[in-house]
Amino acid sequence: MRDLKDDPLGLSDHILTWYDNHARALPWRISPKDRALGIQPDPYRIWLSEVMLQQTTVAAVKDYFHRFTQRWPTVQKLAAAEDGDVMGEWAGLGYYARARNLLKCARVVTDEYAGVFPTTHDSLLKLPGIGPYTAAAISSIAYDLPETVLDGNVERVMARLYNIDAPLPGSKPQLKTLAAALTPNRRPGDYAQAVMDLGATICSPKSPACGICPWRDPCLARTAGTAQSLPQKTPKKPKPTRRGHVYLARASNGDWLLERRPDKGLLGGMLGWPGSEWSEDPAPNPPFASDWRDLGGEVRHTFTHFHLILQVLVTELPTQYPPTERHLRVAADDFRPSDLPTVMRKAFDLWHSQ
DNA sequence: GAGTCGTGGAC
DNA sequence: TGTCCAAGACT
Repeated sequence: MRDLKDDPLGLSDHILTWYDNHARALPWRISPKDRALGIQPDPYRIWLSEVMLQQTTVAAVKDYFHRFTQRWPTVQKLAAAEDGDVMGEWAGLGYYARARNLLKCARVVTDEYAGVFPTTHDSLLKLPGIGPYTAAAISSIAYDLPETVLDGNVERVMARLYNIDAPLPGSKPQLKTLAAALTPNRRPGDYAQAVMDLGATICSPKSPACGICPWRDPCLARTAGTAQSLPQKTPKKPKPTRRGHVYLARASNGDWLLERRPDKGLLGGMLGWPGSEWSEDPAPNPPFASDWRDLGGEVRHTFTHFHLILQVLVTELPTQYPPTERHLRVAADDFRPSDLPTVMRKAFDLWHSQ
């Protein structure tokens, strides 16, 4: 039943009706029509999609989701995968701690929960890589429990609906309270997806389509004419520029010298080229002494909190030469540029274009 | 709580 | 070109 106390205007019913007619078809989604027929989502697919969607667009996730579910159809299959295979499949999607935690979580669910994801917010929150948002998303979307999702979309929608001036992230608790008050006990899973869909399509950051919004009448920001400028955010720090060197050593038979990066820190657990530190003025640090030739061009890449300019140096890899244990000699047939994080793939692309 | 952690598309 | 932003988590 509807919560008349917290939702006197029946906003949740209204947006659910909108969702019934406008829900986007997504690979991991059960349509509202199918849900009404009693079809339940696969919690494994909901969990996988939600982790992939953290700070990532639907468009970027789709192909990865298909490859992962095709290769590992169940959480038990994923739990049994080799670490390197999962990292390689995740390559290019970014935020690689997600992939490491994904595998940890799959193994916990397999070993300690018999392959069945828990249903409650608190139990989900204890799993690796599952924070407040993802716990609420799995609980509501996969199990249809009345938890409140608070992602960037919901924050924006609530800030506008109630015309909240206070800047994020400080205003987050207030927005959470407002969002919780609207969460219905009826169809909470569809409701969660409805609010996020609204934020992703109509109530967009730059130019919201208020004219066709199902909540245009009750929206206080629309009345006040402030929708486009909400939510306010505290200003960000400028990004410094760092420099570095990477070393591409290729043998005459096509073998490459790569390294597995340490699990913690930037690009943790991913393959990469041996290289220098990344700093304002990095010291050269070739993996072995040789006549390293500068490729000439530069690799430019921007991370979350700094810009990077890489100098690419190349030489021939001596026969039977793995300098240290962390280095890997990868045969040409086993080398797939798609296994590399994007910044490392850019360095390869520069070599390839020469 | 502020820093860290990727990438690509939109504007 | 640069900036912002995306279904955030972890430290």
